[in-house]
Parts: sequence; C-alpha cells; structure tokens
Amino acid sequence: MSSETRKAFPFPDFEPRWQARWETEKTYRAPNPGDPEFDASKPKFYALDMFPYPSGDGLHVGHPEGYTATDIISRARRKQGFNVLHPMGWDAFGLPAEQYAIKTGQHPRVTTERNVARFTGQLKRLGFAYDWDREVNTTDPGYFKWTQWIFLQIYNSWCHPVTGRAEPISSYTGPDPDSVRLAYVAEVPVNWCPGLGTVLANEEVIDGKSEVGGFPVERRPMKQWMLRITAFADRLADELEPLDWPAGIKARQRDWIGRSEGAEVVFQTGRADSNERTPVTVFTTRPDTLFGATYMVLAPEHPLVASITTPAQRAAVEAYQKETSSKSDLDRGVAKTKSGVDTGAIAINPVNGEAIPVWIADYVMMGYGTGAIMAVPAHDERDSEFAAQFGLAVREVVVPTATETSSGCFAGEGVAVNSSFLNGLATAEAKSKITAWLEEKGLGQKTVNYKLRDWLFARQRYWGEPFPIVWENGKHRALDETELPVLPPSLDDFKPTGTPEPPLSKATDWVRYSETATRELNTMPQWAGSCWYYLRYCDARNPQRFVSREAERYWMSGGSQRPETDATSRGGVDLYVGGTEHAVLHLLYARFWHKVLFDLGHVSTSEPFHKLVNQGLILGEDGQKMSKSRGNVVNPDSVIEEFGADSLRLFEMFMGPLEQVKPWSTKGVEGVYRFLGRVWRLVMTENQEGEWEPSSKLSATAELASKPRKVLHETIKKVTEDISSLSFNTAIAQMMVCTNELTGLEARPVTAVATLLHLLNPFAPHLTEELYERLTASWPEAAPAGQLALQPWPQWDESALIESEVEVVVQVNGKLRDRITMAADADHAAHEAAALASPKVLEHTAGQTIRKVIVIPRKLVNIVAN
RNA sequence: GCUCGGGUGGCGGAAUCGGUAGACGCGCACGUUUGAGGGGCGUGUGGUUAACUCCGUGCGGGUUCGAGUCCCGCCCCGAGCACCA
Repeated sequence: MSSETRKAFPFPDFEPRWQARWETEKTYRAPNPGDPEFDASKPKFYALDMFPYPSGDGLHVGHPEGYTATDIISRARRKQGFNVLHPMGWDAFGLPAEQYAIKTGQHPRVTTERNVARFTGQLKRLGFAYDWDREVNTTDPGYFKWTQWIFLQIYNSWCHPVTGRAEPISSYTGPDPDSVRLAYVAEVPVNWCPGLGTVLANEEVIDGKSEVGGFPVERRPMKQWMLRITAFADRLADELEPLDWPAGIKARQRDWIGRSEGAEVVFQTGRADSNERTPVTVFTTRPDTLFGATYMVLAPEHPLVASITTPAQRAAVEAYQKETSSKSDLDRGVAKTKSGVDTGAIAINPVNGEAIPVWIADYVMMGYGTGAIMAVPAHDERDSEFAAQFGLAVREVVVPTATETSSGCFAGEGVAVNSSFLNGLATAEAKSKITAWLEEKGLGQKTVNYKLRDWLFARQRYWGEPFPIVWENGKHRALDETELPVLPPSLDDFKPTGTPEPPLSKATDWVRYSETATRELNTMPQWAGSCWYYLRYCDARNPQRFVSREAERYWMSGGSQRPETDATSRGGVDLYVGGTEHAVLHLLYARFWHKVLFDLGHVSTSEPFHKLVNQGLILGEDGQKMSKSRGNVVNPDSVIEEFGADSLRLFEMFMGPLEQVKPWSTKGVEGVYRFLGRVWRLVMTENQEGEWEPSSKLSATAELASKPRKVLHETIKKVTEDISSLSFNTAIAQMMVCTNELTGLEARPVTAVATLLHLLNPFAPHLTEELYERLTASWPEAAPAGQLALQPWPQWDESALIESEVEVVVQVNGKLRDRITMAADADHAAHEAAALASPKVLEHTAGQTIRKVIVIPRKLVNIVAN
C-alpha cells in the first residue's frame, strides 16, 4: 500500500470498516421508553436536521454542514449521559420527482427509491450517528397514513372563538359545521400555474412566477381545500416570543403573519345627485386621522365599484379595471407612479358628514383589509403621493410633538388638530377615543387585520398524499380512520391534464368510491409530510398511532432534566438545524399543525421546536453561489474520496461560524486533513516496512508536566463549552493547539492522548475510534476497551488551569510598554511596585508626574502620567 | 424605503460583563529531511522603520486611565420584505 495514492493516514481502509460496524451493531440506536435497554434516569436530547428532498443530483456540500453540526452535538451529548434522538428521513413527495417522471416516463416511486438509496449511501459515508431504525419517508403508506389521519383531525375540528383553541367539531352548535371546520372548501381566487398544471400557495409564488420552474402564474377563482391557519394567527405570532430562534426568523414570521390593529369605519356612499346610499367599510390603522380623510379609494376589483360609479365616469372606470386586471401583481407593485380613476361617487365621512370623492386605484388591494381605504394624504405617504398626482385636498389633523421635525407628509404619532373632539389628544388616546365613539354610534369597530391568508392546501398533482375525503350529493365527507391509508391509484399516465382537473381523475375506477360517492381528486401539498415528521421520528414504526403518548412525552417534553437550556425551555425539539429558506413556510405550517394537535390533546407541547439554528450557505471557491452553470459545485463524494469523511466533516465545521455564509476552500480541506494526519501520527508511526504501528513515544507511565496538563484541561473545557454553543470552529482550533502541544512531548502519556481522542470523537468519529482501538490493544488499563462513542466525556480539572505565575501587561497612558511576570496571587501593591520598577516604564515616564495607576490583578497595570 | 445580519492581515476567521488585536488554519518566505518531486518537521509572517518608534479592527465624532468591543452621526456589503392602509 505504498503506491503513489498513499494517504497520510489509512482512512480508505478504516472509514468503511467503522461505518459497517456501527450499522451491524446499531451503535447509535436510541431506545424508547418501554424498550428493555431504555434508561429512564438519563435526560433526553433531541437534535433534528431538516430532512432533505432526495433530488436526483445527490447530496451537495451544503447538506453535511448542518448535519455535521447536529451530529457533533448529538455524539457529545450521548457521551455526556443523555438519551439522544438523532434521526434522518426523506421529504420525498413533491414536484421535481413528478416533473422528472413526466419527462422520462418512469414512475415517481421508482426514481424516488433510487434517489433515497443514493442519499442514504452518501450520508452513511459521512459517518453520521443517525438511528436508521427511525428513518421515515413521507411517501411510505405507513407514514402518509398518519399524514391523512392528522388531516382528518384538522377537518374534524374548529377553532372555538372564545378560547381560540382547536376543538372537535362536535362542540360546534351552529347550523353549518362545514362553515367553521379548520379544513374547508372555498371558491377563492388562486394562483393557477398552467406551466405546472397546478395551483400554488401564495408562498410558492415569487414575483408572479412559480417558485419551482419559474412559470407564469395567473389568478383565477377555483374551488379549493383551505386550512384555517388564520384562526391561529395571534398564537403563531405571540408564542414565537419565548422560542430560542434567530431574531431574523422570528421577525420574518411576524411579518408574514402581519398582524395590524386598527378600526373598521363605515362610510355611506352613493351618487351626489341621489339620496340612495350604500355602506362601504374601510380598514385603517389610524382612526385618529378620520377628520383628515379627504377622499376614499376602493380596490379596482371591489364589488361595489360598478353600482356606485356615475354614468359619466363609467367608461373610464371600466377601462381602468380592465387595465389593472391584466397586470400581474408584480407590475402592480413596481409601478413608479400612482394611477387611479374617479368613480364620480361620493362617500360621507361618518364623523363630520362631509362628502368626499370615491376613487379606484390599484394601490389598494382587494386581498387585504376590506379592499377599501379612507385616504388621509396629510399623514400617509401613499395617499399623499396619490393626492399630489390628482390634485386632491390635503388636511392636516396631526402635528408632531416638539422634538420631531415634520417635512412633507407626517406619518408618525403626534397630537390631534382640526379634529373636533379629538383636538389636543396624543395619537394613542385619539385612537381609542374615536374607536369608542364609532362603536357607540354603530359606525365602526376596533379590528385586527392580518396579512396571513388561509393556507391553500390542495394541489392538482399525482405525487402527493390523496385526501381521505369523498364527495356525495355535492358535499364532502371524511372517510373513517379505518380506511386509511388512502393509496394513490396506480397510474401509467400521471401527466397534468392541462386543465384544472387533477391527474387522479384519469383513474376512473379509483375515483368511483361507491354508487353515490366519488373520491376527492386533489392531493396535499409537499408541506404536509414535513409538518409532523419530527413527531414520527419519536416512534417511527408505530402501527397504532402517529406517535405513542409515552414516546412523544419523553422526546418532546423534556424526559427528566434538560441540559443547560433549562431556564427558557418550553419543550419540543432541543435543536433544529436547517436553512433559512424554510423561515416562513415549513416552520409556520409545522407550528400550526402542532398547535392543532396540542389543542386536541395529541401532543404535550404547544411549540414543536425549542431552539432553531440556520446554517449559512456554503459558496463556491470563487465566492459565488454554487451552481452547475457556474461550474463551481463541490461534490462531497470526491472530497471524501481524496481526504476522507472526517476531513470533510471537520473542514465544514472549521470554515467559520455555523450560521455564517462562507466560501469553500480546497486548501482549507487540506489543512484539516493535515491536522488529522498529525493526530494520527501522535499515536502511530511508520515502521521500516512502511506499516503503521503505535508510536514508541507513547507511554502509560509518563506524567503530564504542568504546562501540557494545563493545555489539555483548557482544551477539555473549551471543547465542552464550544460544542454547547455550537462554536465548532474554535473548538477545533483548540484541539489543534492541544495536538501540537502533545506532539512536542518526548513521552506522550496514553491517558492524555486518549482524552484528546474523546474530545475529537464527535468531530472525526472514524479516525478517533480507529486510534482508540489501537491504544486499547496496547494499553488496556490507560484506555479501557469499548467504542469511544459509548464512553463518558472527559471532565476538566479546574486546578490544572491555575498557573503559579502570570504575565502581566504594563501600559503607560494606555500604550503597551512592557510585560512583567507576577506571582498568581500577587496583590495590588505588588503589581504597582513591579510595574513602576520596569525600566521601560521609567523611560516612558521620565520627567512626568505619575497621576494614577490602574491595576487589574493578573492582567494589566496602566500608569497614567503627564 | 423598511427589517435582520455583517465590515478585523494577502485569504477563512479569533478576541466583545471595555483591559496584550490578529488565536487556529490557509497562503507566502527561509531552513531541514529526501536521489528528486511530493510529503514531513522547524522558524518567521498586520503596515512602517536600520533600529527606537509610529500607525493600525469601514468613515467621522464622543465617553473612558484604556474602545474592535459602549454612545451619537454616516458609508459600504449581504439576505429578506416591499404600495398591507
């Protein structure tokens, strides 16, 4: 094996060997409560990766970044005495598989299985300590049976208006249960994408194009399944607060929910030449500016436009409506200048009886609020711009308080003026006074509005979960639990029909459920399976329930004690690592489902993910985003081939902070590879035959001198703490320091080397197990037999960290002038005396008066002189 | 425009209850080992200077004995949102 391909250490030999051993021995199997091996005295730790969509491209180097992070902390926690749940699975339904199937004619199940096999092989080659017995696959009937079951829970529930919680539909006493279900059918304007042959959620439409494929998307009304996520809007926003999530992700979720408090105000509208009046309700967050409303604007699609428009304006109004309807939301959004048309109608301001003109304009959206606004150009920038453009009146009704400066349109808070009974009130008081006044007169009320819309839950696809729903006499009805799972029909032709009719309609036998009933033809969106997979991992093979109560309670709500996160812990997954691309969609949907399940008593926590961390994108070596077209994609397989899995793992953690965006560097991989080579040679040496044997410098009897002992214990401390704070890059740096220190010793104590291997084990599991096994073979007393992964984590000795002498910095006027050595227990006076005696200090203070001496014992002395 | 990140050597990054700026790694240079290459090992490496010095954490102020770190005002880069009334 001394060929030119010879490696610095024989990883091509030992990496597969250890991987095979872990697999056959099930080293990382996590027993559940009730299992014989389960130890209830241990605390639990649940580390979750966002499971991948098994694409045809295989793993890229971005995947192992987050996976390695969770793997390291999982391995460390296991050694620290936790029961660790660290699973992996496949989010395998979805458009790409189906698109590929349509293109190649292969059934998506076939390509999915092939892709899963490829991903699995790649993940195993990276040495992740997953409990593969808990692997889940969203396309597995044993899995989606429960996705359908959860849908039934949602379907059979409603949100009680008083408690704000999901309850069984049986507690609803009103006339029409179908009108309040959390899953309901509605005729709504949807994002129909002809290119994909399906409707899409708002979230899946980016700038008027489909997120997948970039096809144009048009609005059209269709009958669709919706989930009533808006009923949970407040809880989804409020309960973010205690979660240990990045502030940016919380902000994005809050923005997406878009809660805004204000009031609805009713204006009577009609023609100036007639007494006929129609009420129009507007929404405003600034009811205190009601006296400043100088015109009203309706969205062009507003249903009352046609009836109130005067004959003289009709042609212009209709032309404008036509123009806006042909514009995409994107065009509407980027328009540089405001546009609009006067309807000729008037609205009566309920607060002062004033008649103001009613316009239509595309800066008012039908989809938000009531689709109508009162325009206050003095205090709203959009209204101000519009008024300026069309010469509409402006009336100031709020003046800034003295400290604020007003320039042009003042949209801030201040004091009300020109507002009758509101005059002199601060904005907040004016708001509540006018709102109370409106409510008293029946002219309006306090209202909360959300940007969040109900979740469009149906897709016209083949490769997704069928709904457990049939239609009979024009009404939908849930199938019984015993009929689950509802399997998709086997179809040879799963192409979109080209019309909104889903491809499942082609399976005529399947569609016919009974003499009188037919099956729902839509399938669920890809998000469905990922809404609850973290629960299935707790009890992945349970045929009776989606997760057993015991397993759920143990893994999701704390088990016994918890690690250092106690104070803020509310239960749930202890650490969830994934990319920011799921900041709103997946994380919001999963939280919604979890809350429904919580309200119905199926799970024990109200939030699923206690701590969330986003790993940063890995860029190509050129600093650009990796992409095939740029040719800068790094393939993990070839990195493993050349440097080994441990090097890849270590490098991805050494590149920089986990959350940060950072560029790939082949030289950097070589660097950590060299480091692992040094660790290897710390233990092993090459004999004359070119074979590796334990180094003669190793010694079971040698004592560690105080300096290397200090370094070793500093390393234990830093690595332990850095793993908890996910600061893997600095942990690795410290292990490099320690390795260099131990390498420099003439006699290397086996216990010290073993300690280093323990610390490095979560990062480089193959190399460390291999070396440790060799240590065990020669020095069983110093290195007790057994896998490192299953042995306890080292403890540091505080006393080893204390030095008898310390170096103290001496500054004159804040500038570094000298360094002196002091006894560790030297007092203030001793520091001062020693510093003042320094020749360098004397030199720099010559001819000056010493004003002050600042002493930080063991650190620094600063002499102030002039 | 708004929100969230972030600006530190040639490069990735350390160090923020204010206290030695640049840990660790890459690169580079020199030395050593080797028949040579590769690899290994060792030393050095912010700028400036012969040296002493002086200057250095995006820019400008401020607080302090002392500021990468705190405060005020800007600039630049990245990500997200974007007429949400």
